[in-house]
Amino acid sequence: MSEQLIHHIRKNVAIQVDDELSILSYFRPMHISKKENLLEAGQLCTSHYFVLKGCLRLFFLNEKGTEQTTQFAIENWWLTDYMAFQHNQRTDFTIQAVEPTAVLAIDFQRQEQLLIQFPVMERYFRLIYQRAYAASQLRTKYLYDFSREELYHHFAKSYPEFTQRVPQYLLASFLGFTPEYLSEIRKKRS
Amino acid sequence: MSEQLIHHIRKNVAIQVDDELSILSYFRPMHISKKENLLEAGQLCTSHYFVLKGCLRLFFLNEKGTEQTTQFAIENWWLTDYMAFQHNQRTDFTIQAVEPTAVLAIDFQRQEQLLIQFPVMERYFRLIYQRAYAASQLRTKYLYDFSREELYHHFAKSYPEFTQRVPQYLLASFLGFTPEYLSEIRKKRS
DNA sequence: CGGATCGTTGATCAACTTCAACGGTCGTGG
DNA sequence: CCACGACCGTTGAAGTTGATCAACGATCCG
Repeated sequence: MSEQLIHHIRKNVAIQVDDELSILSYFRPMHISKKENLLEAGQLCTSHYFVLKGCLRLFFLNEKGTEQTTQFAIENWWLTDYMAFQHNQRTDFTIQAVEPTAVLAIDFQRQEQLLIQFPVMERYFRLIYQRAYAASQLRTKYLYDFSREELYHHFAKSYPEFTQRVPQYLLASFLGFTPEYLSEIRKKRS
Repeated sequence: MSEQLIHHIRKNVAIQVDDELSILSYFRPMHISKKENLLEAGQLCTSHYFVLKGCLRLFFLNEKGTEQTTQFAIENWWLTDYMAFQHNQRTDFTIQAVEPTAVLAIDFQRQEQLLIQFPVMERYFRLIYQRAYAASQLRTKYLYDFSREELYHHFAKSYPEFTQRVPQYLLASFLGFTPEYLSEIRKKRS
């Protein structure tokens, strides 16, 4: 299953066949079951995760004590708390599996070594971060532009399969409103 | 003034003194006055900007026709509409100077050439994007965690000098509420 | 000096939350 | 394999947060 990461790297940069195993050796394969946590609030955020199969979510506890999901990651997405990861700090976030999930994990120091041994991986991660930042910039625009109701319809139209894939209360949280309000929105258009 | 970019690059990666001028030759220095636009909605987004001095803002027109600011960039920050920049598309955003501003501009193709001629710049931009993405992830958390009023107090406390530097109606727009509401918030605590 | 721009104030209104209660369904243990 | 409990989605009433609109004062700049 790990050839999936190699495939993803190859879609972005040219690597030597001889280097494939060496690159993969930097990563730890992990399997976690539904509702299991990869990272918990209060811990040091040491790892960066690549999703091979399944779905992760990133959430924190807001002041009311409810879980606020801010990101999902499905197949071929990278995820971590980047601020904590870069600075080797404790995180406020929890990373939890929404489904049974397989990931490749790499620690910060190992990632640094990987980048030194294979400078082409600098380009790979440059592209990954550039795209992630662009997506984030666009998402911020949506958050400012759309009402919560419009946000839901826009999301459901853009990612119909994903909208079915996750429970409604997680989707509501991700879109920034309550499950009750999502119910109301859905009632209107059916 | 362009040595400022070299200084910024050096803070992140090691470059040869001999390469400095060659690197700088990829960039176009530009000076724009207050309220002048570097990029306008509807245009192709061809350039990436590094702020040497002054302040830029990124905004779009929402459905009500009001300017919605989503980002500022001050000294030593990079800015563009990254989605449009990467895909050579038209942008929905306008980039405008909040103050008289000096920038270095680089076009997409030139940036690609720069990265090929100086692979160490892959690492530089990887770090830039990684940090920008981390900041964006944190900002998203704040947007979900804080009420508009808390958002203002948190921002004013974190960036007191910047809060003074820009007009209130731009700050209100950036924080996602109306100038009238900002007035009300300020009244409460004075 | 004069006009445009910016910040303020107060009244009314809309979007969304909160809380409590109910019904369906899913999965787990007996 | 069935029954029970926990979890999830829905409904409706009442409450908040922040928007809208209009009007006024202050300030800045030409």
